[in-house]
Amino acid sequence: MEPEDLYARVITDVPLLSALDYRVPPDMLLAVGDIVIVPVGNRKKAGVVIELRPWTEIEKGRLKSVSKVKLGIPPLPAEWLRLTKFASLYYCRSWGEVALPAIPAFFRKSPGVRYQTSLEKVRELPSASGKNSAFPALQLNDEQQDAVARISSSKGFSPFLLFGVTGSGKTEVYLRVMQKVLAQDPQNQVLLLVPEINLTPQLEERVASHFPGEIVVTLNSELSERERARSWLAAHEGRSRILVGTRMAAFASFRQLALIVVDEEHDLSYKAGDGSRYSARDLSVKRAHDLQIPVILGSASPSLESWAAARQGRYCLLELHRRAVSHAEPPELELVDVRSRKKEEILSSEVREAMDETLGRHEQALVFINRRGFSPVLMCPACGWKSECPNCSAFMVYHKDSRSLVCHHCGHVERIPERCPSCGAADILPVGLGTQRIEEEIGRLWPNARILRIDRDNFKTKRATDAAFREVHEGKIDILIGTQMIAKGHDFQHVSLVVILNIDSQLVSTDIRSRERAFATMLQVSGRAGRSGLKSRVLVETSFPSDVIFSYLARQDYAGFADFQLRMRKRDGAPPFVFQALLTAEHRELEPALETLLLAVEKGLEIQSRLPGGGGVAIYDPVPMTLVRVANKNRAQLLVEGESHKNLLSFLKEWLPAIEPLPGVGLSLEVDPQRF
DNA sequence: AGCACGCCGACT
DNA sequence: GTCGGCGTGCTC
Repeated sequence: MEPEDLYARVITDVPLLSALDYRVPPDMLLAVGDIVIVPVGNRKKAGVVIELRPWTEIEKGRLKSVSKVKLGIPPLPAEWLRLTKFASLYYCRSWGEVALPAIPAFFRKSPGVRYQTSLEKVRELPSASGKNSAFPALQLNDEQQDAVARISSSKGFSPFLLFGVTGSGKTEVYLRVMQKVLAQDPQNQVLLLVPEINLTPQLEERVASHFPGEIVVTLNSELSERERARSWLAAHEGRSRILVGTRMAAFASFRQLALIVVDEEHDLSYKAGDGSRYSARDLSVKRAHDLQIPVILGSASPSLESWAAARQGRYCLLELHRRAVSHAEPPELELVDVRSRKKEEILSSEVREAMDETLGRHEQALVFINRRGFSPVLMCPACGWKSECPNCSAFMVYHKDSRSLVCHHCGHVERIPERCPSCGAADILPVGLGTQRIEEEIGRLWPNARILRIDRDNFKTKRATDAAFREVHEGKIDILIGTQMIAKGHDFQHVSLVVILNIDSQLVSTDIRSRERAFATMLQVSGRAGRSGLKSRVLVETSFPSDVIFSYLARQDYAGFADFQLRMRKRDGAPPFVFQALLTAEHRELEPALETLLLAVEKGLEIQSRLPGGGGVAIYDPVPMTLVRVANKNRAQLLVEGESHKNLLSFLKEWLPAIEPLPGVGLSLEVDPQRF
């Protein structure tokens, strides 16, 4: 072997494979962290150099050479490599599968002749706005000041759970801490993570105007490829000191990251999406630990994972009890028992009266119902036919405005049948309530009110949604009806009545987290009212008015509720007291999927029998998923639990490669599943 | 994931 | 006789 010979270990987004070795051409200057183009099979792929060494275990005949290196940009820092490697180990994915999608497509393309010129374009940035804040600097109350002081005086890794009721001014705390961190060192950078971008439309603008001297860049899925490359590079090169982004930004590269803020840390969108399901929140904590910097997790309804960490003293709990606008009163909760409601009534009389009263005072009302469409199912009263989806084990939802039946799981659309497809009867009836039906009923009851419905069917883009919300803020709307989309981010100044419909299904679910989410949702939705000192009411229609969840809700007592739920989780041996992984198998038929999981259990037991104490893991029975068939795939699941994360991971490491799926069965593993 | 190689049904 | 179905297997 020639002493000058150099080999590069390169990760690519090919699953299963770890790093591949390549010859480094003698005239090529390479560094660890460089983005390269390498031949894989008979095509070229982008990769990242993770190691350079003078030897290889691969026989020379099979070795190929690195084709190209992305010139003109600094290599990815070691810290970024550690973060992506950690994520790959934790979530049981290949390193490259985690790392490469985190690099914007622009930097993964093979550099052509125009590369240098387009790179210069990508480097162009709008200069700092220089404009003075549109939001006048607010006077912080003592709680806020204390929080800012505690965080900014922390040293090294310091995780903070900023627990503040809606309207208590968490954002102001973030901004002040960011300000201090940025002032400490001209190189310092800050990462601010937000849930889905359309849910926090005001934050981005607020950050930009709070830091008129800074170049604030954003990373989210709505940006064009060019914009994404621009923001990413600006943070990577340290030219921008503030990055505001969604979960994808958790893997952004920084020159000197000095603070991470995770707003609405409980939000499920931090762990969601496509193939590689990682928790942007958990990874942020890990990253802060690695970098020895502070991390702020902010929420009015923290995840029980973070809450437990705070209670155990692993996170420092900072509470903001008071609403920042001092005259803002917490709303009054009223439960409407719908068990005795007449069948033909769509809205209860209590809700109708409250609405009359609100409209009479020329104040706004908000109606929350977390279900799109007109009715969740269409039914034939004569023969019992229901609008089942041909591809899924679910009902198609009746959408009246498009005169169609839509499956919310696979997207299948059908026209409304004129008569019952089964018995030919003429009258098919909608059963249950959706946003459209509520809109129709409200339009019928208050024909003169200005009504706006906001859900995903109505408003598909951020731009249109923002415009719609502006109408509400400007007081051009009397009654706002909507789903999740209206629950977050907006402080409606003139809303004095909030109506919550159809929450019961979430209260009786077998998934414990469903109740917790229901509580957080109700708290969040109630928080939309009473922002400007109007005396406000929250009405919840339910069949379970004596459920303990409502007594916590009435007191707006999230802490009490969380402590209670945590005790339940401890009693039940549920997370965060155990660590879970969920193996899902899918196939056209259910049997091969279940059979594959049964075989997997056998393998698992075999592995366990060789380990002391069974390796500290428990393997549960494979079960068909509640929604067993989606898009003509039948799904089954298998839960594995570990006493510690270490136990779980070392078991998975041995178990996963041993599993042999039956022909045609697709397998996927999710670590720390949040939904079942 | 792609993209090849590899063995069995309906077509110019 | 072939064109092509997608079942398994490899990628330095």
